[in-house]
Amino acid sequence: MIVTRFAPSPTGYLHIGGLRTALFSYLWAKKNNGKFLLRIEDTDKARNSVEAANAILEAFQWLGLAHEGEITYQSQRDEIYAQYIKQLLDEGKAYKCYMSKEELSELRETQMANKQRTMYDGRYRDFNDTPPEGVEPVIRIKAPQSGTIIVKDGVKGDVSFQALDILDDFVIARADGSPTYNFVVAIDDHLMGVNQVIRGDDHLSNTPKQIVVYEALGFEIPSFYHVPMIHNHEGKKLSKRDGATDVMAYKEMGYLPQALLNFLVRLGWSHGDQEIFSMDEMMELFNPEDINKSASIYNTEKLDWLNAHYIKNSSNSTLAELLSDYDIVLTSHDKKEIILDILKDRAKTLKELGFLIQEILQTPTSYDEKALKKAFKSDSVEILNAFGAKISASSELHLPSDYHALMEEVVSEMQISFGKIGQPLRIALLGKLSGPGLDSIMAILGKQETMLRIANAITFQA
RNA sequence: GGCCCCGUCGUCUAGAGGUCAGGAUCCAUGGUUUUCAUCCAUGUUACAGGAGUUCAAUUCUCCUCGGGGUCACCA
Repeated sequence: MIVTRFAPSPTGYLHIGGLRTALFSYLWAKKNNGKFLLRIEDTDKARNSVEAANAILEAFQWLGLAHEGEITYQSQRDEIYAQYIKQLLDEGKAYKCYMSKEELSELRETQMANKQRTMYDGRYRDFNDTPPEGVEPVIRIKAPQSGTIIVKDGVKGDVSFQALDILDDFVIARADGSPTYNFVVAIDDHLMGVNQVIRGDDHLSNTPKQIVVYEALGFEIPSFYHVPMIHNHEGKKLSKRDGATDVMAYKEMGYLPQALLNFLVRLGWSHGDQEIFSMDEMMELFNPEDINKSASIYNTEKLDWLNAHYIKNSSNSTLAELLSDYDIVLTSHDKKEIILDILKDRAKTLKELGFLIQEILQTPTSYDEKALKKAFKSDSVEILNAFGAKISASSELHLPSDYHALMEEVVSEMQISFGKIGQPLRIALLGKLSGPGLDSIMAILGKQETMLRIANAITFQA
């Protein structure tokens, strides 16, 4: 069984990059009838917050990414880690290091001065004497001092590191006894049964250290898939400074979960020429082996297109429900159907859709200057009067076609082109020259409101 | 700086030892539309550079250049 996980550290909201790795992990587990687990990496008490953890959960909920079982909180697992630290100590695979912080930084400075790489020199590796006074020791693991460590990566291929280049006896427990990241990751992944690790490739250089831990503890090493970063416009790692990276901000801006997910799944992954993926298709087709090797640049043009696509293809009832989050409440059933029919292929976001709806429902309080100049001619008042009279006289006005028939009548009786009535009428109804079909608008507004707007325009011009 | 990863249209990407290097988006133009949007059609734009292997390289190898990541008692 395939078990994947998403393991954020709760130092802020869930961002786009994290969401993408979460999505990849989720899809891969689901595709294989496996499990997708969630672990909160909150061992750094100073920087973590409960709010941040909740924000991540909220985002998951909005997107419908459900994790399996209980959430693992690292902060609640101190005894477990302590147990493994003791084990390594007992087995002589780790040791106490009494080097003070001052001594350590002194060592670093000399190394830098000599253009050597900075690393711990192993001075307490085989220490048996009486420890120095007043220093709380850290625990260091005995890492190999030579040889090659190969990370078998499903995305990058085999990546090999020389122990000499990158390893030293790194700290697995701080002076206060708390364990460090590279140590707990290995333990938690093993204990949780995670066997496929999908994460950002900024972790690739950490992986050899984790492999040292896996091997010291005799754990089986999982498969790794290091997915390339998402970069900002400058080509740098995406950070909080790069505008909207908070996933929940996309909800506020009016993006649909499906559009965001579809957008992200195509960032760094593809399946031939296919652009549109339903959740089911993603689950069926996704394979981490197909993830790109190169980083991608974050650019929302395609997200807008996808969002427009999903809005267009959503049912009116779905849209009406979603719009309530944007303070748009559509009451009458008929109106709701017509208004969404004509507007849903004009909006890139739900927020925009809401705006377009308001624009139609509100009686114009002013008229666009250029529109008046261009389309409100000397005979326009006469034409509008004639049309208004027809509306006033008609008792059966419900459908767009009812209004359309009246427009046709005016056109043929007055021997004018359709534009002669359409343009001024559009100004009267909307205050400007662009917008959806007039017959539908009138059907939405109803007889009274339509007559009012026509009368207003005539008064304004007269 | 050491180590590691990466390099196809502006962007997201497909591609394979021989392709007119494909799709999508964006942009532009045309059609549809009384208008705008949608939709449809058309078009501009790419294999970082240099060697090598080969009959043939954008594809394989090496170098250069460029970009990124990582080097903590953070995660």
